Amino acid sequence: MTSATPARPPGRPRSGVNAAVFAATLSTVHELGYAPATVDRIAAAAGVAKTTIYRRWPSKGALVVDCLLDAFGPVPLEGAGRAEVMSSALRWIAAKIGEPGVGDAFAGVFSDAVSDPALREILSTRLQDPYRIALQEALGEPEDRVLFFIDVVVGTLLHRMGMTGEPMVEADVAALAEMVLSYFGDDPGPA
Amino acid sequence: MTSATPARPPGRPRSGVNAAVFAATLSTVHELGYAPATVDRIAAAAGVAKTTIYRRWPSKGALVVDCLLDAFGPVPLEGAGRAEVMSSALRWIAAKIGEPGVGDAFAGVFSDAVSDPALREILSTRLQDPYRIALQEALGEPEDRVLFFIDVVVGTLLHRMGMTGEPMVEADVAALAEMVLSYFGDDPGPA
DNA sequence: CCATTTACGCTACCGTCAGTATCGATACCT
DNA sequence: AGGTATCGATACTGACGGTAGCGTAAATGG
Repeated sequence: MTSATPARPPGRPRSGVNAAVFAATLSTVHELGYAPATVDRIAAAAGVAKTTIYRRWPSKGALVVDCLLDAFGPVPLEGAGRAEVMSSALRWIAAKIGEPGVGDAFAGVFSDAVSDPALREILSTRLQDPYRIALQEALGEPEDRVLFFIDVVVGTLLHRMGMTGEPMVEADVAALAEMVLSYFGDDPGPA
Repeated sequence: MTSATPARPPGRPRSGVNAAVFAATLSTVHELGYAPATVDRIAAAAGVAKTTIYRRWPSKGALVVDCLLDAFGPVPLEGAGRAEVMSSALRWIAAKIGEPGVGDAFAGVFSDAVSDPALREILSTRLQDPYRIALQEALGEPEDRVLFFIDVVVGTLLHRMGMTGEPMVEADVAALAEMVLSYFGDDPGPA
């Protein structure tokens, strides 16, 4: 088997600009917000033609969601009991959202998803699947209850960031996690 | 003193279409979301020329925020202790956001405020003042802590509505209020 | 070397929407 | 009547998301 690379398709291969486009998207949305981060600006920041972006992503929303998924990465689901899994996942999500570029970009995209049905569709199909449903299965809770508590954390973080324009302070994140976990029933356990 | 009416200014008086414009704005934003609710559509639904809207409000964002303030009304701050004031205010806000047209429109506007700095400015100056600061003074808590708990309720409600497209079920609203109040320290007290 | 295939940059373009300008008509006052 | 300010209608500008077409660059196989 010499086909380690699965039979490269003919024609000119794509240049490796995906990383540059992602970086430009993240920083632009981070600095300007979702709406003012126009595709022209992102393309210029990435040193890429606008048409190239639309050849790889069908819309601005799809580009930004892909960029966030790339920056966010998979949520680790570790721990013995429900409370432990919940605790580590919540704290991981909170920490990730608190990172300089990621959180602000996330806030802008979540925001636009509320008023834009098309982007809402992209988000619910591409974001709910990997994270929310994985959490739901790992926790073994009824769907509504799990989604509700995840929303408490994510929604509060993003809303607060949107209103103040800055990430929440660490004390508030810790208080929020503690509040949710105490209501969740079990104690977080060690480590 | 015959000047009960304070010396009406000369010229043709404004027609009383503000109520019709507010109603059209609320229903249009409720049905379509913030972005698809164009000013042309709102004007058509209100039976008013688009130029008339721009003579009374400087921007679409100002119109929608004014419309929401009108629909939302002042938050009642009643009760003896901090916990009682907090409890009644939280439940009142949650109930108001749960109303059919108001909550969905609020979600759309809050959402856009995250990505649109101009609308964020309108919201933070016109919405924070009457509600958040009033609550803060009534509660006598440090600003960050009060704002944080309000954000827990409002942010979670709006985020959940944005992700699912529907208002939260009553059980979740009650659980959220209970969770916040239990963390807040005091017990809510009777009534 | 050459033909083929695909990706890229560039420019021009379309549709939509926020917001502005203008003009004639209308409603109130003195 | 004359003055003043609002209203509706139409037309317009500018920005943005997204598309089309063209010439060119990079890879393949013969």
